[in-house]
Amino acid sequence: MANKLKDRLMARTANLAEKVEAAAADRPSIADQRPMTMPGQLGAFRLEAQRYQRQIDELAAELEKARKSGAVIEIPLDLLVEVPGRRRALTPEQKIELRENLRHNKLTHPITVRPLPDGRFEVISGHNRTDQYRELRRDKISAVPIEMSDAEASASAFYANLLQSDLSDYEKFVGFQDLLERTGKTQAEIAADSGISENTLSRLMAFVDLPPTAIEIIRTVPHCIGSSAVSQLGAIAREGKADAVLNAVKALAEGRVTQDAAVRMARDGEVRVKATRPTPVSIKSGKTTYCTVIAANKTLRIDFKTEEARAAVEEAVKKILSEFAAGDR
DNA sequence: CATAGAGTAGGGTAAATTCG
DNA sequence: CGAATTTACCCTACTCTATG
Repeated sequence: MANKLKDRLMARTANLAEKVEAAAADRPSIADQRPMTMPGQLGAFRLEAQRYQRQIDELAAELEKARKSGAVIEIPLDLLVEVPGRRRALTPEQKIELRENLRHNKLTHPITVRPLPDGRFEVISGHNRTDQYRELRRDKISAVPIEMSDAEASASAFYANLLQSDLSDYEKFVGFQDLLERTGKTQAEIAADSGISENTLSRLMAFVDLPPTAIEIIRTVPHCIGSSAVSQLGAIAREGKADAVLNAVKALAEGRVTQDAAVRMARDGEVRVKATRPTPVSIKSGKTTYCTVIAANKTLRIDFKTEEARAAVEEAVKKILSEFAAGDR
């Protein structure tokens, strides 16, 4: 489920590291051929000095280039700046898991940062990794610097969260709505950018059709409803049955009904509480149970006490069934 | 532990509908 | 009208429970 989306998003960014490395490999090598020795030490020194100076300049340029975008660099934690509201919430267990992982292993996925004019770096993705590095009292962290605008930065941050976490559909909706407003792109374009399908995004956007009070409720229990039910409830709300939708959302938030039932409730006014499991009926032989019969939809099941009992009636049952099948009964 | 069926949610395809 | 969006219909994956 959620995690097909995750897989697709992963697939889209999977080879980022390779791309970065390939770009780095294309750069001209810094190593220059050692110049021939010249007669006279002075001349030789001068040449050496020039060569070193050139190397230093090239390294500085390289660093600058890396700072702007591409290669992984080590950044002191003091130079990292965080933007509020971008952090993906982790459970305490997840935090511990992450910390223990980072304590014993190298950082396999460098964080992503954006160079700021003042020489510091804004964290795009990797707030939690950065936190754990602080906890572990490390002073530097591997990071990929990428040049981007403010809008691009929040879009990237959102996409990073989208693919990493178990965001509820409501939270996804909020992120996508923000993106749509800020970029002015169509749903189709945003869908293509993020790797989700157009209809999935459409279903997600149906949150706007729910009554505001229903949204308030969902905000407190975001996982109670998925995009499928939202799109249907949204349609019902647009028909003017806002009250029915609100009641359905309340019932959902309290866990009284399934999403399916909530939709039926809003649409038909049908109030059926969760799944009625079929109840087995015992067929008694005196005081002991001879067999139990359980019926559900297209299934009729008979459980006997012994295999012998089953064998005894099997042929008779088959015979009756054949008669039904032939339309004789 | 393995298996089976019911119930549920998610989401894909393509047709229908709405928008500009 | 064509593009964008929504919906109907459907399949699949997963959970839960009962049972062998």
